[in-house]
Amino acid sequence: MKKVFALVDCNNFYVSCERVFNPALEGRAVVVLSNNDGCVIARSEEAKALGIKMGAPAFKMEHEFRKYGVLVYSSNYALYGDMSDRVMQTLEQFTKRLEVYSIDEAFLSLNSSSHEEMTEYGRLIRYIIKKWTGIPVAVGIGPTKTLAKIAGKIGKKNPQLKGVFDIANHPRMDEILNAFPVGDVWGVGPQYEALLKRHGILTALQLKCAQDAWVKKHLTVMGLRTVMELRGVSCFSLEEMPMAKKGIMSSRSFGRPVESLDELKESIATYVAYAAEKLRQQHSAASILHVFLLTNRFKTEEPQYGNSATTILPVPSSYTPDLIRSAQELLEKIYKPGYRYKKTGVFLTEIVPQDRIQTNLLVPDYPHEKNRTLMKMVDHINARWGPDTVRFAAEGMEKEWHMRRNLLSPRFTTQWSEIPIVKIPNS
DNA sequence: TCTGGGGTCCTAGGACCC
DNA sequence: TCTGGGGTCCTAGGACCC
Repeated sequence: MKKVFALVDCNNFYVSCERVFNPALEGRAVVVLSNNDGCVIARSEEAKALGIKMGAPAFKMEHEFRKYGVLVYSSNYALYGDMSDRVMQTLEQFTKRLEVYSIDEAFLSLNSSSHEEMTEYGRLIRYIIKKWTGIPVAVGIGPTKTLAKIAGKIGKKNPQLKGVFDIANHPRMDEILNAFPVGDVWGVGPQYEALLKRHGILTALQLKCAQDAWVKKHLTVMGLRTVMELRGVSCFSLEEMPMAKKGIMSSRSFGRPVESLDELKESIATYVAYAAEKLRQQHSAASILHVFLLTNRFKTEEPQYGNSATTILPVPSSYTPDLIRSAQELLEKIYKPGYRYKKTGVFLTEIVPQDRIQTNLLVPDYPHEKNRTLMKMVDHINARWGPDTVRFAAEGMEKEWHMRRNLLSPRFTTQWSEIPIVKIPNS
């Protein structure tokens, strides 16, 4: 049985999540801001129509937000993560052969059938997701992932297609690709788009017809794979099992400039705690720990400083207290007083499975069973009652440096007070 | 006052070895 | 004055994705 890829892509995902719990947002211009209320990262169709650009700094947009009555929200990742899980679980009703590609996108592997039947099936997926989760999606179907992505964009852009487009075995494939801008092809970013344009390649069809050797030379083998995919030769396969992360990064910009070492140490402890939790979720441990700090590069009139430091851990670890200690030691090495810092972060690399840690003869009986039990308890409590319910003292109590999230919607799906208390009758 | 936070893969070039 | 060639490993940097 011939297979095709279906890309299911949530429309304006973060805005749609806010709308599910607040229907008054329907029909209104709504935007969601990045961490620290920095820039626009999601826009409703109404907001796009007002010309609000993706990535626009929020402080420069305030006038327009007020003028047009745009509703503005801080990002609420606890909510979006939960809604994403619901969408993905619903998609599993259609096929188990599914790749969760990002928080708002999934590739499905489907049995190919006639154009009419595929389109009908796409409409069913769209209908069920909307019905069960409240999230509107677009569905693009194609013989390769790259073509499915293109089909998805076309389905979104043309209202008469009602969010579903099947490009597989389309009789007018080349005509469609000729109307599709090369910069919108998956894998072609701004740099490659400019390069291609300089060489007269403006559309997906022209890229499809480009010479292999030229493409490989200028766009590397990845670019050549994209070209093959445009020709209908599948080079990017369905990755059903998420690969364990090779590096875990955790960093945030501060809500205000930070100068004191003590506060920087709190921030580092906080980011280590996040990263270590992710590490434990994938049952792994990290061998190398990087720490960095930066001043605000946009403030050109202030003295600038940035540095990083790295250490190899005696034994790969996911035990938060040990990682905090190492990270804070690294921070002390690179900290210089007299600067106004904007951001710190940690990066864990050389990640290995927890059950295959080579124990170090110099550090016997490590990690201690007690440590693992403690981490399990912490993770369990935070999963049940919400992030940061229990945390490490080193993370600080007030966290005055913490990022701004002044426009946050309620935690509709994780707030403990929303869970009804059910009295269990005595039997 | 205010400009996000993660990730991936590939290539070139240097260090080092024989 | 001349100063090969091939291999590996590592790092930095550049491109992309959402």
